[in-house]
Amino acid sequence: MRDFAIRLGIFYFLFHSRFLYESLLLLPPWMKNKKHQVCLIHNLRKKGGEQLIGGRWRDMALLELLDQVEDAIGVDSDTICDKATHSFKSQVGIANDLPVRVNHTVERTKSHIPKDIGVFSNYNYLVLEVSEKLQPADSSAAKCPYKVLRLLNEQTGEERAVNLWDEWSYSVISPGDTVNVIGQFDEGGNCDIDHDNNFLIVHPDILVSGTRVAGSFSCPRRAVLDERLKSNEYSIAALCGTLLHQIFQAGLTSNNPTINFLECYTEVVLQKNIESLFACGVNEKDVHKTLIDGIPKIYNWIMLFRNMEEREDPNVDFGCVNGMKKVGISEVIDIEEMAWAPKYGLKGIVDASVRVMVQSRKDKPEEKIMPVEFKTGKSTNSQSSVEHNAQVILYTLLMSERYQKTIDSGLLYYLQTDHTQGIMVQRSDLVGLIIRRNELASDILKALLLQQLPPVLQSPSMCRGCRHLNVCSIFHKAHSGGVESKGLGDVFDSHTSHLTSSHSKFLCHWDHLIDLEAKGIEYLKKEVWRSYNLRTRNAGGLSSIVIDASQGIPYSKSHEDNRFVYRFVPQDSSCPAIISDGDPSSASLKTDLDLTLRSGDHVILSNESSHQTIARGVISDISQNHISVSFSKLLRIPGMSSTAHDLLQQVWRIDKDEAVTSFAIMRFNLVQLFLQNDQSAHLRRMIVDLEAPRFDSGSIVSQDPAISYVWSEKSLNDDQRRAILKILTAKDYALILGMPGTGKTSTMVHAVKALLIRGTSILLTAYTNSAVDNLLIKLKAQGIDFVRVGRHEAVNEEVRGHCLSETNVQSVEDIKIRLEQAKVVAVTCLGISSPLLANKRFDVCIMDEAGQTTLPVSLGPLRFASTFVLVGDHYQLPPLVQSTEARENGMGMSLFCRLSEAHPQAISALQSQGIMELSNALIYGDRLRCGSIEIANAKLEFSGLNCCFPWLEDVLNPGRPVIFIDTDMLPALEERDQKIVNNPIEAHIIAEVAKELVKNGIGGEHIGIITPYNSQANLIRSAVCITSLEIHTIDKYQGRDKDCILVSFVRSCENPTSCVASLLGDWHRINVALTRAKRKLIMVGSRKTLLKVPLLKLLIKKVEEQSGILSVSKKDIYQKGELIRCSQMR
DNA sequence: TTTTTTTTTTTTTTTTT
Repeated sequence: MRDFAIRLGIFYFLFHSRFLYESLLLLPPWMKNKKHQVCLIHNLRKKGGEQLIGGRWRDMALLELLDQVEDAIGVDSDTICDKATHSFKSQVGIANDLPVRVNHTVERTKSHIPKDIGVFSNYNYLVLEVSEKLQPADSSAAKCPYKVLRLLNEQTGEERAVNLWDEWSYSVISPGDTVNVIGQFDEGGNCDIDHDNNFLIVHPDILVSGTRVAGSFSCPRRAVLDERLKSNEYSIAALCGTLLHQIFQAGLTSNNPTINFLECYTEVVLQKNIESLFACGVNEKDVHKTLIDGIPKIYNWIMLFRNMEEREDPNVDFGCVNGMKKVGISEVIDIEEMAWAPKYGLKGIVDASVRVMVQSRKDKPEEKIMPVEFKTGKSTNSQSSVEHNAQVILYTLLMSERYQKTIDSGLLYYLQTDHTQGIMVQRSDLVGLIIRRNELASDILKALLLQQLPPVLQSPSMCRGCRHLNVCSIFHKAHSGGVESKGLGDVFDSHTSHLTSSHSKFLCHWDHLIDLEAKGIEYLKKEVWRSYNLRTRNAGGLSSIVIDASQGIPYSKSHEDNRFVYRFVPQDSSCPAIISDGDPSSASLKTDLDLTLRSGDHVILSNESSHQTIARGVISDISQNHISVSFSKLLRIPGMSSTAHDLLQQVWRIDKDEAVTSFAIMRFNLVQLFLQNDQSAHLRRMIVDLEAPRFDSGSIVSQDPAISYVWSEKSLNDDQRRAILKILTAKDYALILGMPGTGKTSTMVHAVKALLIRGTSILLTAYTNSAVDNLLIKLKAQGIDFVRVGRHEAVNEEVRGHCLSETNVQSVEDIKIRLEQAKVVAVTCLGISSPLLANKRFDVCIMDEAGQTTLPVSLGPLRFASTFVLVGDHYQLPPLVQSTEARENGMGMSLFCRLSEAHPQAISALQSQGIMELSNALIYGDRLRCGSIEIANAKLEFSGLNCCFPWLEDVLNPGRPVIFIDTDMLPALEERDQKIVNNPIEAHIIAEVAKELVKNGIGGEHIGIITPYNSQANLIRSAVCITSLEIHTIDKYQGRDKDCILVSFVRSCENPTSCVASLLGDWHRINVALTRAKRKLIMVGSRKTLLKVPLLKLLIKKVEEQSGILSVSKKDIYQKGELIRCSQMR
């Protein structure tokens, strides 16, 4: 434990000092003076120092623990402190005053499966203390070690003790961990877990998949890498396996499965998977034969086991203990059933869930529910058969939990050998598997918290064929600081000899940052499980909802994508707010609802009373009064008849399904940078070593038609022309600093055109779908051909026609032709892992929004091209990083920013113009020249100004492009309610100005209203009833602009010192706010309060110089009594 | 110090000394 802390401390120290250096570079020009630097360093020191102690989680757990012990026992805190810290230090103490093991093996009845399924509540316990002890010597037996856990039920405050005997005594558990005990406590609050009784689940919140557990026996390190990295492997064998599964499942669920049916279905399956076929480099024909060859066996199996021909049930061997049994499937309950069991910390998808009649020679026939697992692989050696058995056994556990009844057997069918094996669960197997699961869960957590992986297997025979060999070696070298791995020798060297210590440092640093960020999401996920367990309400979820029966049918089928849509409404429909947390009477919560859950979000549906997870789905529509979710299958409650009536009786809850796949992609991108190949080596030199990028000199390129095009294109200004030339001459990369309103998009369009003249292939990318499509719409208008890769629903309608799924691409060959022919391919940064691009390479990658994309995400698309162009503006908001810790350690520094700071000569800037002068002066340090005089003098003109009030006339005056409405005379004070900040009077003023603008002929579509705070945006939205007018937070408005922008700064208080270090304190955000307007910028705020923010002070001074400050008085505002109405809205 | 928010799917398929 302490060792971890020290390691962690070293990490922090290293990166901490590095961060200081980098963050200074990140400062805006105006702030680069010594005073600020000193202050900044001081603050950072303080933060870094605290973190040296160790992982924040551990700290939190320890603090929490202390608090709770105090609450629970209620003695004075000094002694508690001693006790807790003591136990933390001395986990391995041998005490002799502890309970002697009772003769429980004899006293308790033995059972294969815990009888308590669904009966006992699943409380999670916090481990307070772990002590290792020796059982007092028996006369005969050797002393046997065991462990005692002191546990705390966090809900009830009750303390419990668990004794771990036999194989359980080796469990690795530390104070602060969470465990679940499956077993009963005696009156004294004790429970024994041993070879024959009860189970202990360590870190139950980490749901590990059954296959992962089974696969981890041979190499735990591989299992952890599988969990952490997205695989880019496309194997034909695996694909055939998946396709055969689909055929098998179709046959199982069909009422009349004939050979012909299965053969026809093969065609359907192939058609559905052409993208994967393409990625594997095979075509339909190659795979068709393999599939068809399997069909007779599949058909016979179904006939035999479903007893379609009224013959005798087939015999299946259930192992030496249980012998042969006759098995007949009476019902196929489900296929691909998704089962999650937070109780066991397990999850999985069951190939088929069936109801069977089982009969052995001596016993009566018995009806059972069991899983069927289907295997298509060639080799069935002992190792793999152990893994397959393990998988089935874990599925029985998952299904027991799901069906709330004991499920103790399963079927395993091997297609190649046409052999069916019965599996009867033995308790000893379960113990072994659960212990393995516990170890794997600890390994996964350890990797997440400390970037420590299980040791390298070092078995040349196993490792040579492992798909993670390169990554595994690289991590080993990075973590061990270059110590060679004994067992692997040359193999290890060949993968790692090129890595320097600075490479290792970079890899570890970013790996750590990704984990810091992932940890936050992981934590959210935990909350969901916990809320099932503890019946507490989880923030952001919807509870107590029912299926809307008003239309008579519970669901509607969308034929387009073959999904089932269910509409949910609040259980008590008299109450319109269906949000679960907080006070439902508050109107603003209703608007918070559509902020947490939005259309297109993936969600988990669960049953409120049984706390069972039922299905995953996607929100298709959401309003204040209903939510519609689409599912791939009909809803079904396990173990019930599931008629429409049953479903309508249920009370449901919906939680957001926080996916962690993006982190797996980020980690994957990161390691790819360190592979031993030319492409990675080049990127590594540029990105890690920060080598200077090279550019072609003018003499070589004078003949270039692309360059002639740039010179001849009249619509380009000098900056734009320079930027495109920079791109055309880049041999490594170019950086385009696209300041707001400088025609960035059209510059990119011309750059694409110029590159195409040269015959260059281009990968266009950005983090968001909207940025990608934005550019594509412009390209489309220019008649440029391109292919858009990505989820069909996420793509803008205007370019959807360019998705392969939309065109008449019917075969692998079609895909190949289309992708070879398209010179331009567009995809989001994370979408780059699409199978369509598996083998694709490009000459240039152009990435938009690069200043807002985190480094590990940017790396993905860059791998696909030999040179790259990053377009962005690091003076605007940096990438969104949720974890403060990750942000403080440098995750917010985009690749664009990193390269810009290292090589300013690689930047070509598109300059700000006109109204942008303000931010030009403040943020860009007056470095920018003005473009054309026309744009510089752009004004918001009115045909005839007609205002009801003099102050509004001043505001609208076209001669004042920038105006600041000062509310200090009113005053307009902010209102706060915990996390919510808003300002009703400002909202009112904004609404008045907006109405006046519209009244004077400015179209709502030309006006944008922005504010730092969501709740203020909501307030303004209800005050301004003009729908064409866009009202958003500043953050959301980044990348957009309007002729006229209204800004509501919100913050305003009597004692301004207290509210300055807020969202407004970030100069990036201010910059974004100031640069959204093309013709007129109207700001509303408290001069007095905003003066306390250094940058805003400069802003106000600047506006004062231009006499743009307008003070409004009570007389101006309190007309018609409208203000009173406005402030009552809250 | 009280905030900001977009992406990607899930799990699984297989292989061997």
